[in-house]
Amino acid sequence: MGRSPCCAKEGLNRGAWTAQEDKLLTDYIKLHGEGKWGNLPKRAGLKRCGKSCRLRWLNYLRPDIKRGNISPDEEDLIIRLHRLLGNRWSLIAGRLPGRTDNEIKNYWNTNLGKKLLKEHNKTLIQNKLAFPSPSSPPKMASHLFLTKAFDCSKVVAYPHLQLHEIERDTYKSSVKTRPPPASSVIVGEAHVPCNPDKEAPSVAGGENNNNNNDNGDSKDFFMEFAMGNGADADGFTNFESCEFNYCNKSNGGEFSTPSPPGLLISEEMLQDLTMRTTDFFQPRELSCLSPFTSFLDSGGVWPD
DNA sequence: AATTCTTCCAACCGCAGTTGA
DNA sequence: CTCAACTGCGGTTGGAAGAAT
Repeated sequence: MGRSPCCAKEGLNRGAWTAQEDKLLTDYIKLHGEGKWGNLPKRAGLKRCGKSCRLRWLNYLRPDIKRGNISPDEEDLIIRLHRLLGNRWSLIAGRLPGRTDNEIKNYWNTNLGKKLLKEHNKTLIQNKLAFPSPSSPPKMASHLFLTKAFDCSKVVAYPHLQLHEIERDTYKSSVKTRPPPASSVIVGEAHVPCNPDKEAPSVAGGENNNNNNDNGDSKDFFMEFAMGNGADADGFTNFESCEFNYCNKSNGGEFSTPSPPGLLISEEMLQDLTMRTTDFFQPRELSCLSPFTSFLDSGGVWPD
């Protein structure tokens, strides 16, 4: 295969599992339970590496695995969860009882990805027909959506349909300047390009004393999402307790005190995030986010 | 019928986080 | 504190099966 085998030990079986191997593994786990994958093969009498055993069990042999085609309801849920979570297959699988992350990943790559791409292209063509020769792209409201994330979700601001993913290293270095509150956990981040022609946002707790714009993004700011300790592992249930802070790169990455204060994600937004089926969240409908979106739409000036 | 191409998915790999000695 | 082993995850691969030529 052109790769070094995951288990370099000689004499280990690789490739498709036989019925005999499946039985050995199933019988062993029924007796002793899951876990301790490292020495399970030896104790179970299998010539496999532990990783292979774990994968076989979790993706195929587990008794609670649901067989058969993905139903339309499941497909719809996968699409919506993927919009929220990105390629966090294990999290998505966690919301689909009996389905494995591998199965959902495969289904996405072989079916949904292509399907959605097709629909997206169709929409583009339709838009082009509706607006044949725009002199300039229409200014659009800012949009928020969630993709891959730390623990819960990575949040990317999406003004003017341009995706600007934050560079993790940059973000981390900025976070170092101000550790998160002890009672909170950073669960997301955003990178928002401001309109360079307008004044940079006025950040509470610091001045915008640097208007140099070597690469055109010095007015960007980062947004920190802090979540209370009671957050679920998947980060959904307590979304309403999210708190937004932000910092300004031109201010050396210092985080401000929350401004506007108390910007929270409401239960309605949580509902919206989990139910929405359109491409983007419409922030105008998210009253709790209107200060932030107004800020984006104004090009970097917080409303009074 | 034979060959080639495409699709699908089980299995593998490498990486990162966690744990424990 | 260090380091190795373990665990879990997402990306990728390769071969079987089906479709097309």
